[in-house]
Amino acid sequence: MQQAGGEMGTGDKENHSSEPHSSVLKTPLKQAATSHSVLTEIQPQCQPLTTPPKPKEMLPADPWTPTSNLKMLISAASPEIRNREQRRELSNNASVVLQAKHCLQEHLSGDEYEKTQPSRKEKSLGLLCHKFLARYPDYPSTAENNYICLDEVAEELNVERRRIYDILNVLESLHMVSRLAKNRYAWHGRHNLSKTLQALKKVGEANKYTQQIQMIKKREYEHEFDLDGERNEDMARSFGSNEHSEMSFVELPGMEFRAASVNSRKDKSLRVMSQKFVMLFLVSTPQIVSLEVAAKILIGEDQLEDLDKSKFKTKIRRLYDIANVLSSLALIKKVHVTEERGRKPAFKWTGPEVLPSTQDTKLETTSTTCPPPISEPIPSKEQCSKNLFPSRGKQNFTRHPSLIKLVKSIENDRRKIQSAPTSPVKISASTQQDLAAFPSEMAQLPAMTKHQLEEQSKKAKEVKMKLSGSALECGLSLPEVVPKPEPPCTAAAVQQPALTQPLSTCPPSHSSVSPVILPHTPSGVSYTIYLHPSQAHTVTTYSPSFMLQPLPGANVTGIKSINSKVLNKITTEEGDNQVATDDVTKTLTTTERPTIKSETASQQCLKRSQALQESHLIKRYRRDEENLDTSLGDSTENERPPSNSSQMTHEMDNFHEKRQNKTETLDQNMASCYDQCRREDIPEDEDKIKTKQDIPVAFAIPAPETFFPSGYLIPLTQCAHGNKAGFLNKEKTGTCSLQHTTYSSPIAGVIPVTASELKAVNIPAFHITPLNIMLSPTSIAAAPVLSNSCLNSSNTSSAPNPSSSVLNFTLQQVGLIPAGVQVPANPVLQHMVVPSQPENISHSSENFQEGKVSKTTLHLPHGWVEWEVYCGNSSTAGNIFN
DNA sequence: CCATCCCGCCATTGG
DNA sequence: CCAATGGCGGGATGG
Repeated sequence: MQQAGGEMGTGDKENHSSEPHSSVLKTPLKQAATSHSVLTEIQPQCQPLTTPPKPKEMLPADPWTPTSNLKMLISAASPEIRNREQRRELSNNASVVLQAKHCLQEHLSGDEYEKTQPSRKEKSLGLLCHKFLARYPDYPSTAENNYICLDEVAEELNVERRRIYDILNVLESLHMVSRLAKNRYAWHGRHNLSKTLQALKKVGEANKYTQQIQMIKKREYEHEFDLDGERNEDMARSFGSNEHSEMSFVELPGMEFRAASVNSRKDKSLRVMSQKFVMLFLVSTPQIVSLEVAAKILIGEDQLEDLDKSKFKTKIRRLYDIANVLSSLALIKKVHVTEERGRKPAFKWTGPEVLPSTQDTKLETTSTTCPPPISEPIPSKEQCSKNLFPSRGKQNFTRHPSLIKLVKSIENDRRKIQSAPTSPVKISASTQQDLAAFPSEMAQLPAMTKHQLEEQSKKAKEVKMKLSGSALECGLSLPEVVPKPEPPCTAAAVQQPALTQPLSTCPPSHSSVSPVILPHTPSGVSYTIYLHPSQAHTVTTYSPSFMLQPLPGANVTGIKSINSKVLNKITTEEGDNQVATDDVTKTLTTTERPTIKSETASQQCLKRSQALQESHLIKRYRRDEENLDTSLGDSTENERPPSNSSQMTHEMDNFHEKRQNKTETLDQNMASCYDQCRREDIPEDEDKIKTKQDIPVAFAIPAPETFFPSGYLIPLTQCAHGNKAGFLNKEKTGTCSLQHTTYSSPIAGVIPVTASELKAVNIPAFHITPLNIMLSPTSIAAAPVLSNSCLNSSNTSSAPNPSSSVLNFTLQQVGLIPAGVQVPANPVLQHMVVPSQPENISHSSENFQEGKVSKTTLHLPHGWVEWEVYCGNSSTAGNIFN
């Protein structure tokens, strides 16, 4: 697949018309429409009135297949072309187009034989969606005409309009498009995505989806019997707002209804269903949602569950439709969860991490039902801006005093920045320019490309996890570092009450994260950490046993030993073993590269380093590493919601996006803030304080052994954030400093980390303490062993693990383990380094609960490290260590 | 057989 | 009233 895209360019859709082939008509050509299609995109409007030609009488054999590929390519390319040429005139395009045509024709002739009959797959919604997305840039500039003319699209893509509606409906649910009028939609791309997701998450939390999911699962387990009264209790769920049932469509402030029409419709399914579906991902911890559960929740929401079979079936069907679109957007990917009963289809969120919803954010969830704020006579741009930078005015949270300064500076920056209008639709010219400025063309890369990349990266692998689950809770938190500007990281968990449940939520105190500081790592790596149960003990005061396992492809299945109840085992199978293997291989390869090409790596390092320095951050980090730690974490916590530490990052991103120019200034500010934070660190929250107390000294000092590293580091399979994230990062990075060539690694968003790089950065050690986890090379080394043993003992079916050699290699490469150390074979899957937010080191932690998986992300100046920790218990572990 | 999900009938809406 | 939308579920398809 890869395609040609780049070169060919192409353009447009026009081909259709040109394509001759008798035999192949592409389809119904509807009448003439094609002729001017080329410019279509350019033209702001589509023919308004027209009715679509629907007659679809296609030739019986419509061979659009041969062409289809080409078309796709072309379509994919078109956006890119646009970017390149950006303002170029049409003339150029025309030429390009022509070329493209030629290419196509050639292909056709050549390939004629090829393949494809219209097999069902080729008509799949997912594919169609890709084609559709390929036509528009992810981040359209205002300048472009981002109008979508339904008729044209349908025609060009050769599909019935009905299908287009399916796509548009889900895109609409994400606010990636909005309906303007009859046959017209406006394309917003991903500009609103983060806001939308935030809003959805919020609503999802409000709906207590988390709890609902748990109930459903619980029930399942207890299957047969069932009706416990509990359910009712739980069900009690939302009071307040949504209760009546459904909240309907969630809107964003900036984009309410453009065309009166849109709103009116009481949307029934797709749109709303899509939003709800997304919410489920956003609120659930492993971010994996099975179709079954989703369907039940979506159905049951209103009505008590009547397990209507047909209804259920229909729901599932719809969910597949939605899932296909979401998959095309790279927001989710299909996986399977294996439970005792067998494996069930499920989807895993691979989209951007949800920012913690900022409270202030004014996203409003407008529900049809309860139209609270209908005041929305369309927010002015200003409002939008506010929304974007909610914190601006006053903050609701309590901030740690030390942070105040930071905040101020940040706010100042924001103000400066604010001038740029946020509203998606209208971006001020200035903004645009800025954007243009960046190196990033990336922003506008054609969706296709991204997807492709993603897929590649996806090949990566799968994860298996088993969770053991008893109700124990472990409070484990990772250290956080907070660098910059906003201390968004809140203590994990602290904030959302909604989620809390009797059972497992970790007590805040536990949850609180201890701040650990990480110096900067050049690149981020995702790892999964397996903790040995025994160690876990050590680690967690509370939980007796806790095991962390990552599961990726490795077949960690074995963990049964872990105690008790395995509530479920989730297997992600993207590819299956093979894939896993491949992944490993890839990983290895990737890893190797650096080694091999030391030069390159070095260079990269340098670049990165330079970049950092430029930002000034680096210096600070290094110097103070030690200190850091502590304080930062705290500060971080204050502000935002628990779930992500990433918030900060995100904000930063926004920042950057908004104003790249000022980067330097910003950085400086940040840096200063950062310093302050460090110095001041005094914990404010009680919880936090407690935490600290509990955990004495520990973090500040890097004493590896002390803290037991029972962990096992495993690279995560795939970064949660799909390639898109990568791209974003790129953009950002580019903006801030230099563009890192590195990023262009073959696999989107994945960068191998080399030991040298790490060293250069001075990677801090991580230790795991009851409250925080820090990793140190030393500890890590030890850890693997442990986990391994653990696995073995328990091991079940586990397939052959990726070779230990691979693992060792990988870890060593990364510098996580000393050369001499051997890590037993086990699950290592892949390690990915995702380039990311240039600056901060923010880190988020989440609570660990037994039987649950928590993801922790540590944001470093040039990337982030992500772990997934699974708690379970096991017995074996003890001896291993040492 | 079964997980997916294409296809398109036909009810609703909007204009 | 007619076209645009979009719910919905039969039944095809690939594994």
